[in-house]
Amino acid sequence: MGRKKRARPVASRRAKAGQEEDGGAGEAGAGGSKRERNKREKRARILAAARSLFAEQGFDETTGRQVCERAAVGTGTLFLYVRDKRELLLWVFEQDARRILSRPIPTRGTPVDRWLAFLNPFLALYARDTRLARNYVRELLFRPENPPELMQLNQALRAGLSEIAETAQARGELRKDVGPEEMGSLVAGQYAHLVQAWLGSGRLGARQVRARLRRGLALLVEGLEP
Amino acid sequence: MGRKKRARPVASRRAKAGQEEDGGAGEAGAGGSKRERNKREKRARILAAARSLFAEQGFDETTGRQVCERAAVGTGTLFLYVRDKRELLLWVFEQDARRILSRPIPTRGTPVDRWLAFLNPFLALYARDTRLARNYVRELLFRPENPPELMQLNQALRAGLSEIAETAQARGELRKDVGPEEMGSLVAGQYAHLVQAWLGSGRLGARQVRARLRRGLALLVEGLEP
DNA sequence: CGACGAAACTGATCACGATCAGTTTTGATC
DNA sequence: GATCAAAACTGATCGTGATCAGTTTCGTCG
Repeated sequence: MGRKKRARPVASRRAKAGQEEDGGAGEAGAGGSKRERNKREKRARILAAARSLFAEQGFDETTGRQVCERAAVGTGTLFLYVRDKRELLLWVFEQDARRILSRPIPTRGTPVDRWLAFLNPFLALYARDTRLARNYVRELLFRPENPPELMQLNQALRAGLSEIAETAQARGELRKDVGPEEMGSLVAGQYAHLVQAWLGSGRLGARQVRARLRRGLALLVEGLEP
Repeated sequence: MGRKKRARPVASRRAKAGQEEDGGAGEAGAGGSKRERNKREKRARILAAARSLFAEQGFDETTGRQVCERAAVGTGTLFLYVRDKRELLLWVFEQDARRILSRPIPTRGTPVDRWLAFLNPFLALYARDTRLARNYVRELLFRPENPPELMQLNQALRAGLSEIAETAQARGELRKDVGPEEMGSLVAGQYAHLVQAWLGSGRLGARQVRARLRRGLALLVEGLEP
């Protein structure tokens, strides 16, 4: 029962309310001290090693020791940077997800069009390696103990969907007596469900997911009443 | 890459189209040969041992060896009955899920009422031990390689939701130009999404899930258009 | 610069899930 | 009953993820 929180390399003293230094892919932060630089480099090496190995062999087939070897760090070091192996996968995908979320929110077409345009890059990302994406989505959705930066990805996705709903309400395209967050939540529900049917149980293909998502959102807007 | 399918104890020669022998909780099947009886008993012991240990200690904290000891079987035997430890948890919940699914489908009230009445027992089951339920839902939803009996649970749930939709269409409560399966799928989407928000990320409580489910389904029926 | 404390790092080590060669049980055949 | 093959079982063993006591690196202060 007694938790033993091991002290990990400090998560960057500054970075209070502001950006996380980056925004692109390249982990380009230019923090000062040698310690911080070393840590960033090591972290970057670990993530790069993990990314390539996961792509080459898959997640389950890649051992932590392999990652450490390719990243040129000791076997114990890995777990100073991630709580466990699964978190490593989450960090790898997090880089991609952030890049997607930094794009501008679509403004053209019907609300359904915009929701789809917003969600499409994620579907494309998952399609690149569905096996890996399955592990990612599973861990992302079912781990309360994930670091906040990771949980925030979900939140950001929902925020984007809500924002689209809000704009649509302002334009008179959607009813105004329902909160945009609630609408966003309904959309997120359909999206998550279809992604799960695709990646999780392999019941659907990527093509079907897109089609069903469009159809489902259209029905959501129209309603099921006669 | 090369899979090595180990031959597990045969899954019961007869039992073709019919019942799975049971229906209640007690694994009461009266199959003939001593072999079959032994296997059933052993399987029942393993499941009972796992169930009690999971309840006492949680899933991660329970070791396979503990289960074997309490079930009075050798450590290797466990994996003749389940592919891995996670599957063990799935089988434990499967017993409960089957019992729930064997109930009659609700027929009273609005379609939303009926969908809720149908889904409520599952929410109650999850509420009994949310930590365990999280593991269960996660594995159930994100493992294509699960045995068919387990994957079928999902399907049965969706079938129930569809049946409710179909009845409602016949009564003129829902539009008839949308397939009942599609409606069921939309409902399942909302349900799954809320369960995930509850068990997965701990974002919601059980109470909120019920409320939001009702609200979400109502909106689904009404539509989001002005 | 030298010395010191703290942070970061390391690989030996542990516990666990899973496997497998070897053993026991079962039921069919004579 | 005796004999045999197939099915089921077993615990020793293996590879893995994760941990920890011991070591190195870094920044600071006299």
